[in-house]
Amino acid sequence: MKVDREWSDGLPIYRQLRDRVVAMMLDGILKEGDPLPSVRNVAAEYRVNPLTVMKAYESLVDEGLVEARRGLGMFINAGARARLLEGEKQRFLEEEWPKIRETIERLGLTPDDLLRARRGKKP
Amino acid sequence: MKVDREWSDGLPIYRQLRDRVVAMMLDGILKEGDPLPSVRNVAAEYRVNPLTVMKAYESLVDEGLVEARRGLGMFINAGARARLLEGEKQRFLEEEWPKIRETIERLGLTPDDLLRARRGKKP
Amino acid sequence: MKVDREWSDGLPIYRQLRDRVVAMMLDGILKEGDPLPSVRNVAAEYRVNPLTVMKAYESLVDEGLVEARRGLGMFINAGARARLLEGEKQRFLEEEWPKIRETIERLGLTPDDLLRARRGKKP
Amino acid sequence: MKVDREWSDGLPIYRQLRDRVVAMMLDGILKEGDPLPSVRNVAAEYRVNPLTVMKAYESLVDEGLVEARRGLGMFINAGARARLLEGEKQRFLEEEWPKIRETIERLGLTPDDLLRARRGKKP
DNA sequence: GTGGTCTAGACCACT
DNA sequence: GTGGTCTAGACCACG
Repeated sequence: MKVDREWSDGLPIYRQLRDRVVAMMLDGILKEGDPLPSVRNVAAEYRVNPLTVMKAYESLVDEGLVEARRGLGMFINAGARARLLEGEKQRFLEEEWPKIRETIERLGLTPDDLLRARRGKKP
Repeated sequence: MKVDREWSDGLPIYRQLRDRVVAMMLDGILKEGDPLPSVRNVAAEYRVNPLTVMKAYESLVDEGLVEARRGLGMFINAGARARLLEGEKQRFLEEEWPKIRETIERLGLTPDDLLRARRGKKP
Repeated sequence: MKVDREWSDGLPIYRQLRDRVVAMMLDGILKEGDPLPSVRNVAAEYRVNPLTVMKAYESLVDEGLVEARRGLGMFINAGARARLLEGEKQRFLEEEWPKIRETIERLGLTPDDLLRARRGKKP
Repeated sequence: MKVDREWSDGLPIYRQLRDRVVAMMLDGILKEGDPLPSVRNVAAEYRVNPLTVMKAYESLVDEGLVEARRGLGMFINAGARARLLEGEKQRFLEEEWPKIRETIERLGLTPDDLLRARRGKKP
């Protein structure tokens, strides 16, 4: 499996790494109790400084989604997915979605525009 | 008229200033040929360094939306709104919307959730 | 006769006005003893602030190319063209031409490129 | 190696800095993938404010010639030289050269004058 | 009055 | 160490 090593600018790399792990948790690719891929591996895979990966993992620990077991690695906590889902849902609906709606209106985009964009770039 | 002097963190101030001007252009508050409020005024109004305002205005010049006339001020170019609208539409549909759709799906949000969020935070 | 009212950016308008007068003197359109067009007329013609025109004319006086006769206007001095020609020649050969040569070499432009560019944009 | 720290007046310093980097790219001194000298170093070397250097580097980023990698430095993009060469060639032939030709004719300079000026100021 | 450039110095985030 | 953002204050050229 190929890995997407592209970084979008503006957002720090460690944040993007964190977001990818979260996405994998939400998508069920990483399940509760599973170990996170090792810092070394991720660093090598993504051609990134190990410290950057550590920073990403640490923020997951701070969020209580992940737990470090010394000598073994980092593991996804029980209940992580549910808590994550609830928190992100709320944040999205309250903070992001209103702004997105505003943008859509400002640009005069119709539901049709949005649906068409859904399937590939060239209709 | 009250002014919103709040800055959201993460995005640099000069970027937020630029975005506000763009929004005012899209909303028709600033029309083509109109002068932009002077650098000094904006700086005073928003309690911000003039250089920061300059940076915001410069990016508008770079985008070709605005023109500086020496000793007179900065003016909105003809055709600015149309070009802006087209560019932003495309960028939104190609770059932002796909990510947003992905997030919505990942969080398992229903159209109903999104519609309900539309009307105020506290239902 | 139509007038070219386009200003290239970067160079101040009063400087461009001065340069146009100089060009007309070199081209023999304005001859020694001739009066310069009045500040008012030029200002109206070019849609420019009269002060800006004055500034251009003043610099010509400073260069000794033009003389102001009170109540009559400004007149081109005797010997203006010759002096102008000699000074500009020297300045061009010593200051501008070396840089231009360097640019040409750096870009790898051949004499042929330069000759072809001479006749219209699309060969 | 000595550094030329002289600034020609008229053109802003950040513009001159940008031009020097471009010249080094065209001359092959700076190759694609190479890092640009750090903002701080250049600032110290040329006795200039770091912000001024930043402004120069930013314009290179805007032109797509250079890329900033956070925490690492700024690097010359692949294909930068070719794109640069093509763009500058065209700009020179279309915008600058016609004016230069006009000046040469106006001053009545012969090819001989131009060739002689080529070899040092004092013949 | 306007924009434009520059300085000195600070603080931040990223690697 | 790197780039990136911001401030306070100065000076200039232009209209």
